[in-house]
Amino acid sequence: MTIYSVKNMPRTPEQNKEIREKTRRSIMDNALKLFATKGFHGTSMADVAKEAGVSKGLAYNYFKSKDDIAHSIINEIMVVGDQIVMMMQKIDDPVEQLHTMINYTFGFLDENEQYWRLYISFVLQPEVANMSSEIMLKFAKNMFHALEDIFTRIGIKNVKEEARYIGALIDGITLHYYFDKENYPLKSVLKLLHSKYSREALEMLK
Amino acid sequence: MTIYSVKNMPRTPEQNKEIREKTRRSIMDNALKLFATKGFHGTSMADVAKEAGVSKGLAYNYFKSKDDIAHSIINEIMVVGDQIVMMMQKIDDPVEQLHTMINYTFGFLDENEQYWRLYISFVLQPEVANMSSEIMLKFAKNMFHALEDIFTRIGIKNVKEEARYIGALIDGITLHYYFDKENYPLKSVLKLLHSKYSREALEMLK
Amino acid sequence: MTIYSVKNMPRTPEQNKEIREKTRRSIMDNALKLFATKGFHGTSMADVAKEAGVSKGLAYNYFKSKDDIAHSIINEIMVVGDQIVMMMQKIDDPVEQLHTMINYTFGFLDENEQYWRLYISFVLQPEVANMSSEIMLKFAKNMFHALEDIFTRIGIKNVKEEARYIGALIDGITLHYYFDKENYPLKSVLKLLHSKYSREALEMLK
Amino acid sequence: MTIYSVKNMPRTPEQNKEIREKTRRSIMDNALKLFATKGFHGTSMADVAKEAGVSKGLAYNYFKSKDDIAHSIINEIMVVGDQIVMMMQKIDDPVEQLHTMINYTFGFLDENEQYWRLYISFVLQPEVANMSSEIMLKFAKNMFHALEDIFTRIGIKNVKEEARYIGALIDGITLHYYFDKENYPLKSVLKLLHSKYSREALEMLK
DNA sequence: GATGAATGAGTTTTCATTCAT
DNA sequence: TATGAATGAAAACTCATTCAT
Repeated sequence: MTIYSVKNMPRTPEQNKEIREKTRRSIMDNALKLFATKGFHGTSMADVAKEAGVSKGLAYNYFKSKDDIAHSIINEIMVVGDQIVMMMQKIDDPVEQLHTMINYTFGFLDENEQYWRLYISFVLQPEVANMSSEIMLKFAKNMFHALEDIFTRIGIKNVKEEARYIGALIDGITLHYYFDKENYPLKSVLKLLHSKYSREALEMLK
Repeated sequence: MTIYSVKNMPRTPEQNKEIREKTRRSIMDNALKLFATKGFHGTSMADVAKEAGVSKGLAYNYFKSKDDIAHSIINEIMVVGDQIVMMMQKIDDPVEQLHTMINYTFGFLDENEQYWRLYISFVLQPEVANMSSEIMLKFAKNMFHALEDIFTRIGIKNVKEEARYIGALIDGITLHYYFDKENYPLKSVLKLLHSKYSREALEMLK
Repeated sequence: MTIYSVKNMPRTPEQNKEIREKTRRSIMDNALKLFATKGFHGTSMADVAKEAGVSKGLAYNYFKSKDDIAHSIINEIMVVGDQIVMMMQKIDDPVEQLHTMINYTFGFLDENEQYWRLYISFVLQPEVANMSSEIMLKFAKNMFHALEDIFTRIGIKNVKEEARYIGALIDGITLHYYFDKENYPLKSVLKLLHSKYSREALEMLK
Repeated sequence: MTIYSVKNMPRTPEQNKEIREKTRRSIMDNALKLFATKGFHGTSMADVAKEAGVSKGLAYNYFKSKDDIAHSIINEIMVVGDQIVMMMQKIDDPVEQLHTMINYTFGFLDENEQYWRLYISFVLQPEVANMSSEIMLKFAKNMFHALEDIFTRIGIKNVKEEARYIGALIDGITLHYYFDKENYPLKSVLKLLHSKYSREALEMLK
């Protein structure tokens, strides 16, 4: 009796659930990768299915449309992002919090590349994929609030502007890094960044 | 009264050239607008032609493919961008040069919005429209070199990093502004930006 | 009762293969018919799809372009043609072989009409359908070699020229027959042909 | 006063006629060349106009449609062909006539290539260009009659079949020659052809 | 007589989605 | 749950023909 005779045995509900989650994950991951590099409209469902190693029919079993995949991905980005923000907020010292935020952002640059590319693309071209940017806007606002909160607690002046300022800095560096990863002097730029937000430097902003 | 006022004479080459330039301009402008907001793949040639007020066929009389339109636009952005950089370099005082650059960038934010959106979306998704990012990379490098040159002449430390830093800042602010124009506190952020690069502040970086 | 009689099971690979072969066959057959009579460029994919009873989309599921259909057909003609030549070569007596070849050619004139029309039209207009005539040339060479072999074994003089001569004769008669099938005196012309290559007549060529 | 001031002088009717004939000739010649190699539907009016060095508009000044060009070309082929047949008939000796016909046909193979290719293409695919093959059929019949006449006068048996036979031979050789001009042993094949229709050989057919 | 910009209908090709199995 | 054959609508692109000049 070989392992293949198993396939005629009914699966347990747990097995089914596991399979479903794995497949769904694979579709989303591969769709993300493709959407991020080729664009949403530049990627076909056939591309996604092939990349995920499933049939086109099955992909529609998990998502009711191509839009639905995009929505699910963006949603997930938002949720994960919010979780990270919340996690950060558990740190007491605001300066440490700030640096942790920076470190986290740039420590997972390669892991988050596709998410970020897709997110920014949708931000820049809101008509693509009918993405109501509401949810993305709200997410961005959360980010800025978190930064404002940090700066308030540090006690500097121009809290709102400084929050926008460092936010821009982080996204700008990210953008430039992704544009030319091989040649970007990430390490030394980050060193400069940290030095500009060292405790002493922050004192000057009070 | 010229010879060409005679009935049944073909248009002069000059007349044709004028017509061609006007129509080409219109197609490119409208394509830019659409590509920038709906994305390259999200925009059809029918969309472009309609928006430009010409037939689909005529659009292909001017550009041999949709890709060709995108390439022509990007090319033009690069050329105009290079011209601006060169223009800036005529200013003697490097600090003034730096602030002129900032002012120029943010003074024409609304005029340049579509260009920037398209440029960044191609940067993020180079596979779209077969954009060989070579030319875009070269353009970006020029920008960084111009900034490094300014900082060198000002005489600060960490020239390369500071160039990357302020470059990121400018693009980051631009990105965030376009994301939520109504609510972005552009004026006060720019004030902060200028203050951080005032003559006195720059002294500290030497 | 097999496992696949269970509801909601995907088709077996065998079933799919069978479907694919049938549909592919139908597309090729109908494309051949249309290409042969209306010309390659005179036939649209819509024509082909309609004639084959499938949607345009499906036709592209089977062939990646209109050119691809033409290439596939020509390829098949070459393969079948080569097989026939090989089959002939199993006959021992060269004179019998020669007459079998003639009989075969003219015995299936009506069955092979479309093939021949298409083949010749590609021969005459090699730029159509990007037909690299290489493969067709090779096929023709095979034919001439087979004829030369026959004549060599019969032992006549001017083997090469005689091979070209009878080859031209066969294609010329075919061409004229297809030009005006109703009125062509095929039977009596073939009788003349056979008489000119009878054993006695061949003796004269030694 | 330069030659260019002449262009504002009204042309004489003779000049106009000459220009018209030249231009018309050029359009037809270039259309023939293109139709013959790329096929009628594979050739665009833009191709024709460009090749002939005139504007598209002007081409329509001379021919009312693309079909019209094709018809005009075919017509001309028929007329010229008939003239040649008539010319041949002025030769008294039928055997000499036969060989003159052969020599003429193969003596101008390269000059007549495009005509022949186009003619045969239309014969094989009568639906292309709405070519009613009536006129082409009539032309072919003329040819066969001329041959039959020759053979009758020579006094051989099976006049009709022999006419078809040699007609097929001539077209078959022509076809094979055009297929692979570089490698076709035209000279020795023609030598064989002449020898098979020498006065002595013809005696055997009586 | 001559030009080439412009059109619109048609052609090739793609692709999200459905459906039989 | 899973497949991939099949569809139809839309997209990219072509081209015969017209027309203002």
